[in-house]
Amino acid sequence: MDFTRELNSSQLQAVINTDGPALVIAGAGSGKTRVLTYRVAQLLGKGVPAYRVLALTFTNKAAREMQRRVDALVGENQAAHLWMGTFHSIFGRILRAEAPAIGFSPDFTIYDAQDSRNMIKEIVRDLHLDDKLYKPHDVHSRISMAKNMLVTPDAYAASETIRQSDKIAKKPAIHEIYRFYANRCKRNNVMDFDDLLLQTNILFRDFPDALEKYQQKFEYILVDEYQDTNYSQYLIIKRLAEQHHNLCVVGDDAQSIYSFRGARIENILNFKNDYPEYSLYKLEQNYRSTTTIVGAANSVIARNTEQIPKELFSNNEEGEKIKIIRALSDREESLQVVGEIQRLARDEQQDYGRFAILYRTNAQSRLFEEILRRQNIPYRVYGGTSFYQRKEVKDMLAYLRLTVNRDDEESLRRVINYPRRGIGDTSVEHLRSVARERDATLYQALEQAERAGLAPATTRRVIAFREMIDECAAMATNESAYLVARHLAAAAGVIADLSADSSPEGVSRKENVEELLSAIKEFSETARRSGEEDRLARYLSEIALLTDQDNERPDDTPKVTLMTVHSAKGLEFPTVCVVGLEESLFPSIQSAYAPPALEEERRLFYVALTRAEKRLILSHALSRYHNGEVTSPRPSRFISEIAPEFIATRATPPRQQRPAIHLPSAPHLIPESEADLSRLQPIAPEEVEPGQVVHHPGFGTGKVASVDGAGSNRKARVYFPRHGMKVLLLKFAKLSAEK
DNA sequence: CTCTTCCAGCTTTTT
DNA sequence: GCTGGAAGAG
Repeated sequence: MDFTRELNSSQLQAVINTDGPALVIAGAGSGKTRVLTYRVAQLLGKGVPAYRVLALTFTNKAAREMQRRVDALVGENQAAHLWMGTFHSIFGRILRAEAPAIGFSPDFTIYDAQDSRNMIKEIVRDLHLDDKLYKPHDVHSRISMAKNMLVTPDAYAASETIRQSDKIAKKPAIHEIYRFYANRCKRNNVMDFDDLLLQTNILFRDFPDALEKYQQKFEYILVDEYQDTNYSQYLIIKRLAEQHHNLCVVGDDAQSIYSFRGARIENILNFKNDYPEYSLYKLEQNYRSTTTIVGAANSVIARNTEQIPKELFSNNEEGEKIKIIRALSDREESLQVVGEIQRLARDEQQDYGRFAILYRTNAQSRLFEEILRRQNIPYRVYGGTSFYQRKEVKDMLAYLRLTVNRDDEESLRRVINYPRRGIGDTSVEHLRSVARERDATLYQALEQAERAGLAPATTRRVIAFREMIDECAAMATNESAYLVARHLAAAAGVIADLSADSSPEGVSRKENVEELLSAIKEFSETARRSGEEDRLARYLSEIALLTDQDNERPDDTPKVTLMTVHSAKGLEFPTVCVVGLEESLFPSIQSAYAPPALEEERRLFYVALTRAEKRLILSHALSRYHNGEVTSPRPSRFISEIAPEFIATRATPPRQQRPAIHLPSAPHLIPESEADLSRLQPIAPEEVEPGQVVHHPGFGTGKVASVDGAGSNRKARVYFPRHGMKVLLLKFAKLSAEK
């Protein structure tokens, strides 16, 4: 194969030097996927068997794209046996093969975040803990962080540091919840997303034979988006690569945007420590964007302190300067941005598929959708509530999961009384206590329903339900996924229940279930045709790790793309509009006062800018509805961080004609609009004094009324125009003031 | 046990 | 502004 034509010199080096550890720093748009796919092709070309190559990505989409491109290079037959997929799918697959070793059965169910939270909620109730304090979301993210740091429940309980920090957060019982959660998962034969990585680590730690098997097997390992790996993923890779040391990681520290879910930028920064003999390849030529866009992105990212030195450059044309739209309101902003897209599409005869609107939060899509719909412009929104998260789809899936794994308690509880069949909370609680007494799962209690002491009518209903599930379970071992699903939808009364509702929402719910059924049908048929397993268990294990974006249907109408900046990573569009560039939105309020978090927001902004090929439009609004309240945000500091030579018309900072916001008449108060956030500096507790104008990340600008207490007990009473008088413990309140 | 209404919390990002 | 869950009535 002749690569020299298709690759520049650094790309070529990264492709042909296949042996030993390699770190590829791939700037935005520098042909990262090209290097990865050619490297895989090179390996196969050298005669390495496909099944000895492991290639890991973060999204299914990236994995599929890579598979497609390798197929095109070397042919499908050769590429078919590559181990190519997301971390979660690959290690999920290995765990199913090795499940008995670590105390699971191969048909374990995978819980998504919502399932996990439901279970946590129940545990909090069971333990008689305060549910206001132990919010499922918070507890789950705490447990998730622990798992990603490989802290087991025992280690969690034993760690003085962790217990201390939980105590300070006034949540000293998290270790208990974690223990119950882990035990219940095991008993119910369930793993959550983090378990797929944690349990793999446990497998490799406790079963050296298993580790060695996979170490031997995977002669070459490639990892995409290495800057996004968490500790758990890092350790799996490190262990697997120990034998052959043929590990190639590709990433860009400047695009690390997932620290909130445990990604550790250090993994890429410290690669050289783990593999001192490594070779480094830097891909610095950007093929995607104009020099204006690359220059603007460089000027922004240069403000970050923690990074691997590199300079992205482009030999493309200079292109247009960046346009900045300042709108009076959020509604006005969407009108102007959409108007601009419409004008460009018309004047330059471009189709709508060449435009993307990127925002920080999903909630921002709504206004744009409204305007686009009104203007009859085709668009597609990515993200938000996915198909698989819809209630009716989750209900149906819960039935299917229960059929495959009857110990899955979350699924059982979800459907035991849906559609209504007269088995209410009281009966379920009763059955749960029976289960607990006998140290059994809930379904095992159902199997003893005759002796559970329920009312005769309820007992009959429980038995009928149980027999229906058992019948489907028997079916599921012999029949195709589709046959079981179809039967279940009818037998359980789901179809009848949905058909009874003729409201538009009801109709759409029924359509969603029909759509799910036809997807299962397609799965069964495709599987049968290609001689693969067409059973329900396999179907469920495949879709557990799918998201909406993996279900894309090809569609010939070109559409404007609406998505968050996070989900745009890896994509590119001729024209990109980055909207809602306002302080407290982008950068988000939570990050504004924490330098590392702010750097991550800046990287996110960098990702947004580098999605654009030809043209960038940035916008912000001077007033915005946020959770039903009007706010007057200031333009994002990120706008002013772009070197001015790349900007077409720099808007002057709005001062006078900013719309007046109904401030209560508090004397001597600086209106929110005049506090210059970029000039704010944190103030120490002892420096706060009465009369001072201060800024609080949540309450905004306020005036100190009085101060009392000393040391860590020092408190201030501060009047905030929008929130009233607040008493703040200065040790915790992140107050700042203008320099 | 079921249905309706009301309220709180949410909004950072996802495998 | 919306959603999911709690609470209260029948």
